[in-house]
Amino acid sequence: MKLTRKEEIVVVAAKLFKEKGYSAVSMRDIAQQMDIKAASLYNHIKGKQEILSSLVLHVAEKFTNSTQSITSQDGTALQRLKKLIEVHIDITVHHADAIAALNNDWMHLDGQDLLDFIAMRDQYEENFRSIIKQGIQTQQIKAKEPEVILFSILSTLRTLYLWNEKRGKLEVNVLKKELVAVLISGIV
Amino acid sequence: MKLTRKEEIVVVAAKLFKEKGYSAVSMRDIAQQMDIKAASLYNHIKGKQEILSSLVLHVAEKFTNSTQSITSQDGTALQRLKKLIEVHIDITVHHADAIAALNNDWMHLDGQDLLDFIAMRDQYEENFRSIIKQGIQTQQIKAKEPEVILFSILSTLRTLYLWNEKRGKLEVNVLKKELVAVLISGIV
DNA sequence: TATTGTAACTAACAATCGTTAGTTTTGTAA
DNA sequence: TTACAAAACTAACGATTGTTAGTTACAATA
Repeated sequence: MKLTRKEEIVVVAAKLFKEKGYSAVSMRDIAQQMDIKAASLYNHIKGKQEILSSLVLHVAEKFTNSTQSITSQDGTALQRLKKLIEVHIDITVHHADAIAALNNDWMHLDGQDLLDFIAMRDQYEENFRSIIKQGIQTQQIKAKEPEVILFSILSTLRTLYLWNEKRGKLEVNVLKKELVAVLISGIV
Repeated sequence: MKLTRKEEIVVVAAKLFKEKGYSAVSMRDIAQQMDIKAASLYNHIKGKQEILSSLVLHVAEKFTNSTQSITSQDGTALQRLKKLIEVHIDITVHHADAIAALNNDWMHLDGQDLLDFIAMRDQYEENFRSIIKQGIQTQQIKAKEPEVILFSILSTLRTLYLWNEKRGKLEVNVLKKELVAVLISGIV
Protein backbone atom coordinates (compact mmCIF):
# COMPACT_ATOMS: atom_id res chain seq x y z
CA MET A 1 0.00 0.00 0.00
CA LYS A 2 1.13 3.51 -0.85
CA LEU A 3 1.87 5.86 2.00
CA THR A 4 0.79 9.46 2.03
CA ARG A 5 3.59 11.98 2.42
CA LYS A 6 2.49 12.58 5.98
CA GLU A 7 2.70 8.88 6.77
CA GLU A 8 6.16 8.76 5.26
CA ILE A 9 7.25 11.51 7.61
CA VAL A 10 5.82 9.70 10.61
CA VAL A 11 7.59 6.48 9.63
CA VAL A 12 10.93 8.20 9.14
CA ALA A 13 10.57 10.17 12.37
CA ALA A 14 9.72 7.01 14.29
CA LYS A 15 13.03 5.44 13.29
CA LEU A 16 14.93 8.49 14.49
CA PHE A 17 12.94 8.75 17.73
CA LYS A 18 13.79 5.15 18.42
CA GLU A 19 17.52 5.84 18.19
CA LYS A 20 17.79 9.04 20.22
CA GLY A 21 14.41 9.82 21.69
CA TYR A 22 11.86 12.46 20.72
CA SER A 23 13.62 15.42 22.34
CA ALA A 24 16.98 14.75 20.76
CA VAL A 25 15.61 14.59 17.21
CA SER A 26 15.15 17.93 15.47
CA MET A 27 12.83 18.77 12.61
CA ARG A 28 15.97 19.33 10.57
CA ASP A 29 17.10 15.78 11.36
CA ILE A 30 13.80 14.41 10.12
CA ALA A 31 13.88 16.58 7.02
CA GLN A 32 17.43 15.58 6.17
CA GLN A 33 16.48 11.92 6.38
CA MET A 34 13.77 12.63 3.80
CA ASP A 35 16.08 14.71 1.59
CA ILE A 36 14.05 17.87 1.97
CA LYS A 37 14.31 21.04 4.08
CA ALA A 38 12.74 21.33 7.51
CA ALA A 39 10.25 23.98 6.48
CA SER A 40 8.87 21.66 3.81
CA LEU A 41 7.65 19.26 6.46
CA TYR A 42 5.02 21.80 7.42
CA ASN A 43 3.23 21.32 4.12
CA HIS A 44 2.17 17.93 5.49
CA ILE A 45 2.04 18.17 9.27
CA LYS A 46 1.07 20.78 11.82
CA GLY A 47 4.19 20.39 13.90
CA LYS A 48 6.53 18.08 15.74
CA GLN A 49 3.90 17.25 18.33
CA GLU A 50 1.56 15.92 15.67
CA ILE A 51 4.17 13.43 14.53
CA LEU A 52 4.48 12.08 18.04
CA SER A 53 0.78 11.86 18.73
CA SER A 54 0.04 10.19 15.39
CA LEU A 55 2.70 7.66 16.18
CA VAL A 56 1.80 6.95 19.79
CA LEU A 57 -1.97 7.21 19.85
CA HIS A 58 -2.40 5.07 16.76
CA VAL A 59 -0.57 2.09 18.21
CA ALA A 60 -2.01 2.66 21.68
CA GLU A 61 -5.47 2.26 20.20
CA LYS A 62 -4.40 -1.02 18.67
CA PHE A 63 -3.42 -2.34 22.06
CA THR A 64 -6.56 -1.11 23.74
CA ASN A 65 -8.83 -2.59 21.09
CA SER A 66 -7.08 -5.94 21.12
CA THR A 67 -7.20 -6.40 24.87
CA GLN A 68 -10.77 -5.16 25.00
CA SER A 69 -11.72 -7.75 22.41
CA ILE A 70 -9.96 -10.53 24.30
CA THR A 71 -11.56 -9.76 27.64
CA SER A 72 -14.99 -9.60 26.01
CA GLN A 73 -14.65 -13.04 24.42
CA ASP A 74 -14.98 -16.03 26.69
CA GLY A 75 -12.23 -18.40 27.71
CA THR A 76 -10.29 -19.31 30.82
CA ALA A 77 -7.86 -16.85 32.34
CA LEU A 78 -4.94 -18.83 31.02
CA GLN A 79 -6.34 -18.96 27.50
CA ARG A 80 -6.88 -15.21 27.62
CA LEU A 81 -3.42 -14.58 28.97
CA LYS A 82 -1.88 -16.64 26.20
CA LYS A 83 -3.91 -14.78 23.60
CA LEU A 84 -2.88 -11.46 25.14
CA ILE A 85 0.79 -12.36 24.86
CA GLU A 86 0.40 -13.48 21.25
CA VAL A 87 -1.44 -10.32 20.26
CA HIS A 88 1.20 -8.20 21.93
CA ILE A 89 3.90 -9.99 19.94
CA ASP A 90 2.00 -9.50 16.68
CA ILE A 91 1.61 -5.77 17.20
CA THR A 92 5.24 -5.43 18.26
CA VAL A 93 6.57 -7.19 15.19
CA HIS A 94 4.58 -4.91 12.89
CA HIS A 95 5.05 -1.61 14.72
CA ALA A 96 8.38 -1.84 16.49
CA ASP A 97 9.35 1.80 15.97
CA ALA A 98 6.02 3.19 17.11
CA ILE A 99 6.23 1.08 20.26
CA ALA A 100 9.61 2.57 21.05
CA ALA A 101 7.97 6.00 21.08
CA LEU A 102 5.04 4.67 23.07
CA ASN A 103 7.40 3.31 25.71
CA ASN A 104 9.92 6.12 25.90
CA ASP A 105 8.38 9.34 24.62
CA TRP A 106 4.74 9.29 25.69
CA MET A 107 5.46 11.89 28.39
CA HIS A 108 6.17 14.45 25.68
CA LEU A 109 2.61 14.31 24.47
CA ASP A 110 0.69 17.38 25.52
CA GLY A 111 -2.83 18.45 26.35
CA GLN A 112 -5.65 16.06 25.53
CA ASP A 113 -3.32 13.66 23.71
CA LEU A 114 -1.47 13.01 26.95
CA LEU A 115 -4.67 12.46 28.89
CA ASP A 116 -6.01 10.11 26.22
CA PHE A 117 -2.82 8.10 26.23
CA ILE A 118 -2.76 7.71 30.00
CA ALA A 119 -6.38 6.64 30.00
CA MET A 120 -5.69 3.96 27.40
CA ARG A 121 -2.58 2.75 29.17
CA ASP A 122 -4.40 2.48 32.49
CA GLN A 123 -7.26 0.62 30.89
CA TYR A 124 -4.87 -1.78 29.21
CA GLU A 125 -3.10 -2.47 32.48
CA GLU A 126 -6.37 -2.92 34.32
CA ASN A 127 -7.57 -5.49 31.80
CA PHE A 128 -4.32 -7.35 32.18
CA ARG A 129 -4.58 -7.23 35.95
CA SER A 130 -8.12 -8.54 36.02
CA ILE A 131 -7.19 -11.54 33.91
CA ILE A 132 -4.39 -12.43 36.31
CA LYS A 133 -6.65 -12.02 39.32
CA GLN A 134 -9.24 -14.19 37.66
CA GLY A 135 -6.57 -16.82 37.09
CA ILE A 136 -5.59 -16.76 40.72
CA GLN A 137 -9.19 -17.02 41.84
CA THR A 138 -9.84 -20.04 39.67
CA GLN A 139 -6.50 -21.47 40.81
CA GLN A 140 -5.15 -21.72 37.29
CA ILE A 141 -2.41 -19.37 38.40
CA LYS A 142 -0.33 -19.90 41.51
CA ALA A 143 -1.40 -17.47 44.22
CA LYS A 144 1.42 -14.99 44.22
CA GLU A 145 1.39 -11.21 44.38
CA PRO A 146 -0.67 -10.31 41.29
CA GLU A 147 1.35 -7.13 40.86
CA VAL A 148 4.60 -9.06 40.59
CA ILE A 149 3.18 -11.32 37.91
CA LEU A 150 1.66 -8.41 36.04
CA PHE A 151 4.89 -6.44 36.19
CA SER A 152 7.01 -9.35 35.09
CA ILE A 153 4.95 -10.23 32.03
CA LEU A 154 4.28 -6.66 31.01
CA SER A 155 7.95 -5.72 31.27
CA THR A 156 8.92 -8.51 28.97
CA LEU A 157 6.25 -7.67 26.42
CA ARG A 158 6.97 -3.95 26.47
CA THR A 159 10.68 -4.43 25.89
CA LEU A 160 10.14 -6.93 23.14
CA TYR A 161 10.53 -4.24 20.49
CA LEU A 162 14.22 -3.99 21.41
CA TRP A 163 14.86 -7.66 20.88
CA ASN A 164 12.85 -7.99 17.75
CA GLU A 165 15.76 -6.74 15.67
CA LYS A 166 18.10 -9.36 17.04
CA ARG A 167 15.35 -11.95 16.71
CA GLY A 168 16.97 -12.74 13.40
CA LYS A 169 15.97 -16.08 12.05
CA LEU A 170 13.62 -16.81 14.94
CA GLU A 171 10.25 -17.05 13.21
CA VAL A 172 7.29 -15.22 14.72
CA ASN A 173 5.32 -18.34 15.55
CA VAL A 174 8.34 -19.89 17.23
CA LEU A 175 8.85 -16.72 19.23
CA LYS A 176 5.22 -16.79 20.33
CA LYS A 177 5.39 -20.40 21.40
CA GLU A 178 8.66 -20.00 23.28
CA LEU A 179 7.72 -16.77 24.98
CA VAL A 180 4.31 -18.03 26.08
CA ALA A 181 6.01 -21.08 27.53
CA VAL A 182 8.67 -19.12 29.39
CA LEU A 183 6.29 -16.51 30.76
CA ILE A 184 3.65 -18.98 31.89
CA SER A 185 5.50 -22.18 32.74
CA GLY A 186 8.85 -20.76 33.78
CA ILE A 187 12.21 -22.14 32.85
CA VAL A 188 12.77 -25.09 35.19
CA MET B 1 26.64 10.42 54.79
CA LYS B 2 27.06 13.95 53.53
CA LEU B 3 27.01 14.51 49.81
CA THR B 4 29.38 16.84 48.03
CA ARG B 5 27.75 19.62 46.05
CA LYS B 6 28.59 17.78 42.86
CA GLU B 7 26.90 14.64 44.11
CA GLU B 8 23.85 16.67 45.03
CA ILE B 9 23.66 17.96 41.48
CA VAL B 10 23.93 14.47 40.05
CA VAL B 11 21.17 13.21 42.34
CA VAL B 12 18.84 16.06 41.47
CA ALA B 13 19.57 15.73 37.76
CA ALA B 14 18.91 12.00 37.88
CA LYS B 15 15.40 12.61 39.15
CA LEU B 16 14.71 15.04 36.33
CA PHE B 17 16.26 12.78 33.69
CA LYS B 18 14.00 10.01 34.88
CA GLU B 19 10.90 12.11 34.29
CA LYS B 20 11.66 13.56 30.86
CA GLY B 21 14.90 12.07 29.61
CA TYR B 22 18.35 13.60 29.35
CA SER B 23 17.72 15.67 26.23
CA ALA B 24 14.55 17.29 27.51
CA VAL B 25 16.16 18.48 30.76
CA SER B 26 18.07 21.76 30.53
CA MET B 27 20.84 22.98 32.78
CA ARG B 28 18.41 25.70 33.85
CA ASP B 29 15.91 23.02 34.90
CA ILE B 30 18.52 21.36 37.07
CA ALA B 31 19.64 24.66 38.54
CA GLN B 32 16.10 25.72 39.34
CA GLN B 33 15.51 22.48 41.18
CA MET B 34 18.55 23.31 43.33
CA ASP B 35 17.48 26.93 43.85
CA ILE B 36 20.53 28.35 42.11
CA LYS B 37 21.28 29.74 38.65
CA ALA B 38 22.45 27.56 35.77
CA ALA B 39 25.88 29.15 35.59
CA SER B 40 26.53 28.24 39.22
CA LEU B 41 26.43 24.57 38.37
CA TYR B 42 29.73 24.99 36.55
CA ASN B 43 31.54 25.66 39.81
CA HIS B 44 31.05 21.97 40.53
CA ILE B 45 30.83 20.12 37.22
CA LYS B 46 32.45 20.40 33.82
CA GLY B 47 29.22 20.20 31.89
CA LYS B 48 25.98 18.39 31.27
CA GLN B 49 27.77 15.39 29.84
CA GLU B 50 29.68 14.87 33.04
CA ILE B 51 26.46 14.59 34.98
CA LEU B 52 25.25 11.85 32.68
CA SER B 53 28.48 9.88 32.66
CA SER B 54 28.87 10.08 36.45
CA LEU B 55 25.37 8.78 36.77
CA VAL B 56 25.49 6.00 34.22
CA LEU B 57 29.04 4.69 34.47
CA HIS B 58 28.95 4.53 38.25
CA VAL B 59 25.94 2.24 38.36
CA ALA B 60 27.09 0.28 35.31
CA GLU B 61 30.26 -0.61 37.18
CA LYS B 62 28.18 -1.86 40.07
CA PHE B 63 26.38 -4.27 37.80
CA THR B 64 29.54 -5.44 36.11
CA ASN B 65 31.34 -6.04 39.38
CA SER B 66 28.43 -7.90 40.91
CA THR B 67 27.93 -10.28 38.01
CA GLN B 68 31.65 -10.79 37.67
CA SER B 69 31.81 -11.76 41.33
CA ILE B 70 28.90 -14.17 40.99
CA THR B 71 30.28 -15.96 37.95
CA SER B 72 33.65 -16.34 39.65
CA GLN B 73 32.20 -17.95 42.76
CA ASP B 74 31.07 -21.53 42.45
CA GLY B 75 27.51 -22.79 42.51
CA THR B 76 25.01 -24.35 40.15
CA ALA B 77 23.58 -22.37 37.30
CA LEU B 78 20.29 -22.03 39.11
CA GLN B 79 21.92 -20.79 42.30
CA ARG B 80 23.86 -18.25 40.30
CA LEU B 81 20.79 -17.14 38.42
CA LYS B 82 18.91 -16.65 41.66
CA LYS B 83 21.78 -14.64 43.09
CA LEU B 84 21.96 -12.55 39.95
CA ILE B 85 18.29 -11.66 40.23
CA GLU B 86 18.64 -10.75 43.89
CA VAL B 87 21.66 -8.55 43.29
CA HIS B 88 19.88 -6.81 40.47
CA ILE B 89 16.95 -6.07 42.75
CA ASP B 90 19.25 -4.72 45.45
CA ILE B 91 21.00 -2.32 43.10
CA THR B 92 17.69 -1.21 41.61
CA VAL B 93 16.15 -0.41 44.96
CA HIS B 94 19.12 1.74 45.93
CA HIS B 95 19.77 3.45 42.60
CA ALA B 96 16.43 3.64 40.84
CA ASP B 97 17.02 7.04 39.24
CA ALA B 98 20.46 6.20 37.94
CA ILE B 99 19.09 3.03 36.37
CA ALA B 100 16.49 5.06 34.52
CA ALA B 101 19.33 7.00 32.89
CA LEU B 102 21.27 3.81 32.26
CA ASN B 103 18.28 2.31 30.47
CA ASN B 104 17.05 5.31 28.53
CA ASP B 105 19.87 7.81 28.10
CA TRP B 106 23.05 5.81 27.66
CA MET B 107 23.10 6.63 23.94
CA HIS B 108 23.76 10.28 24.80
CA LEU B 109 27.10 9.44 26.32
CA ASP B 110 29.95 10.45 24.04
CA GLY B 111 33.47 9.43 23.19
CA GLN B 112 35.21 6.98 25.47
CA ASP B 113 32.35 7.01 27.99
CA LEU B 114 30.03 5.55 25.39
CA LEU B 115 32.53 2.86 24.41
CA ASP B 116 33.12 1.97 28.05
CA PHE B 117 29.43 1.68 28.72
CA ILE B 118 28.78 -0.56 25.73
CA ALA B 119 31.67 -2.80 26.72
CA MET B 120 30.29 -3.18 30.25
CA ARG B 121 26.77 -3.82 29.02
CA ASP B 122 27.94 -6.48 26.58
CA GLN B 123 30.01 -8.15 29.24
CA TYR B 124 27.09 -8.15 31.63
CA GLU B 125 24.82 -9.71 29.04
CA GLU B 126 27.43 -12.28 28.11
CA ASN B 127 27.81 -13.37 31.73
CA PHE B 128 24.07 -13.71 31.99
CA ARG B 129 23.91 -15.71 28.80
CA SER B 130 26.62 -18.12 29.84
CA ILE B 131 24.84 -18.91 33.09
CA ILE B 132 21.67 -19.75 31.21
CA LYS B 133 23.53 -21.91 28.72
CA GLN B 134 25.25 -23.68 31.57
CA GLY B 135 21.85 -24.34 33.12
CA ILE B 136 20.52 -25.82 29.91
CA GLN B 137 23.59 -28.01 29.52
CA THR B 138 23.26 -29.40 33.04
CA GLN B 139 19.53 -29.78 32.42
CA GLN B 140 18.61 -27.58 35.35
CA ILE B 141 16.89 -25.32 32.87
CA LYS B 142 14.42 -26.54 30.29
CA ALA B 143 16.02 -26.59 26.85
CA LYS B 144 14.42 -23.59 25.20
CA GLU B 145 15.91 -20.84 23.10
CA PRO B 146 18.51 -19.33 25.44
CA GLU B 147 17.96 -15.89 23.91
CA VAL B 148 14.27 -15.95 24.77
CA ILE B 149 14.99 -16.81 28.39
CA LEU B 150 17.74 -14.21 28.61
CA PHE B 151 15.54 -11.55 27.07
CA SER B 152 12.59 -12.33 29.29
CA ILE B 153 14.48 -12.19 32.57
CA LEU B 154 16.62 -9.20 31.62
CA SER B 155 13.60 -7.21 30.48
CA THR B 156 11.89 -7.73 33.78
CA LEU B 157 14.95 -6.79 35.80
CA ARG B 158 15.75 -3.73 33.72
CA THR B 159 12.24 -2.35 34.02
CA LEU B 160 12.07 -2.99 37.72
CA TYR B 161 13.07 0.59 38.48
CA LEU B 162 9.70 1.72 37.13
CA TRP B 163 7.74 -0.52 39.46
CA ASN B 164 9.83 0.11 42.49
CA GLU B 165 7.90 3.29 43.22
CA LYS B 166 4.59 1.50 43.20
CA ARG B 167 6.14 -1.34 45.15
CA GLY B 168 4.76 0.43 48.20
CA LYS B 169 4.46 -1.80 51.18
CA LEU B 170 6.01 -4.80 49.41
CA GLU B 171 9.19 -5.37 51.41
CA VAL B 172 12.43 -5.94 49.51
CA ASN B 173 12.91 -9.50 50.68
CA VAL B 174 9.35 -10.38 49.73
CA LEU B 175 9.90 -8.85 46.32
CA LYS B 176 13.06 -10.89 45.85
CA LYS B 177 11.36 -14.10 46.82
CA GLU B 178 8.31 -13.53 44.64
CA LEU B 179 10.23 -12.36 41.62
CA VAL B 180 12.72 -15.21 41.76
CA ALA B 181 9.81 -17.62 41.94
CA VAL B 182 7.93 -16.06 39.04
CA LEU B 183 10.97 -15.74 36.79
CA ILE B 184 12.27 -19.23 37.45
CA SER B 185 9.24 -21.38 38.19
CA GLY B 186 6.61 -19.54 36.18
CA ILE B 187 3.13 -18.79 37.31
CA VAL B 188 1.17 -22.02 36.80
C1' DT C 1 -2.18 26.49 -23.45
C1' DA C 2 -3.83 28.15 -19.17
C1' DT C 3 -4.98 26.83 -14.46
C1' DT C 4 -4.55 24.74 -10.27
C1' DG C 5 -2.89 22.10 -6.35
C1' DT C 6 1.04 19.83 -4.40
C1' DA C 7 5.28 20.09 -2.52
C1' DA C 8 9.42 21.89 -2.55
C1' DC C 9 12.36 26.12 -1.63
C1' DT C 10 14.91 30.52 0.82
C1' DA C 11 15.06 33.49 4.57
C1' DA C 12 14.17 34.65 8.81
C1' DC C 13 11.82 34.95 13.56
C1' DA C 14 11.88 34.58 18.72
C1' DA C 15 13.04 31.35 22.15
C1' DT C 16 15.98 28.38 24.30
C1' DC C 17 20.22 25.74 24.52
C1' DG C 18 25.00 24.77 26.91
C1' DT C 19 28.55 27.39 28.29
C1' DT C 20 32.03 31.23 29.53
C1' DA C 21 33.82 35.45 31.79
C1' DG C 22 33.98 38.33 35.35
C1' DT C 23 32.12 39.78 39.81
C1' DT C 24 30.00 39.51 44.33
C1' DT C 25 28.41 37.13 48.39
C1' DT C 26 29.11 33.93 52.12
C1' DG C 27 31.19 31.13 55.59
C1' DT C 28 35.46 29.69 57.96
C1' DA C 29 40.03 30.01 59.86
C1' DA C 30 44.00 32.86 61.35
C1' DT D 1 39.20 41.84 61.88
C1' DT D 2 41.45 40.25 58.04
C1' DA D 3 42.29 36.76 54.47
C1' DC D 4 40.94 33.21 51.66
C1' DA D 5 38.32 29.79 49.39
C1' DA D 6 33.88 28.09 48.08
C1' DA D 7 29.88 29.02 45.79
C1' DA D 8 26.77 31.98 44.37
C1' DC D 9 25.61 35.83 41.07
C1' DT D 10 24.79 38.88 36.37
C1' DA D 11 25.42 39.24 31.64
C1' DA D 12 26.24 37.60 27.57
C1' DC D 13 28.05 34.45 23.64
C1' DG D 14 27.13 31.65 19.50
C1' DA D 15 24.55 27.71 18.14
C1' DT D 16 20.37 25.38 17.59
C1' DT D 17 15.42 24.89 18.30
C1' DG D 18 10.43 24.78 16.24
C1' DT D 19 8.03 27.43 13.31
C1' DT D 20 6.20 31.08 9.86
C1' DA D 21 5.94 33.89 5.60
C1' DG D 22 6.41 34.31 1.07
C1' DT D 23 7.99 32.26 -3.27
C1' DT D 24 9.12 28.86 -6.83
C1' DA D 25 9.15 24.26 -9.48
C1' DC D 26 6.42 20.81 -11.40
C1' DA D 27 2.86 17.71 -12.68
C1' DA D 28 -1.96 16.85 -13.81
C1' DT D 29 -6.29 18.66 -15.47
C1' DA D 30 -9.50 21.63 -18.14
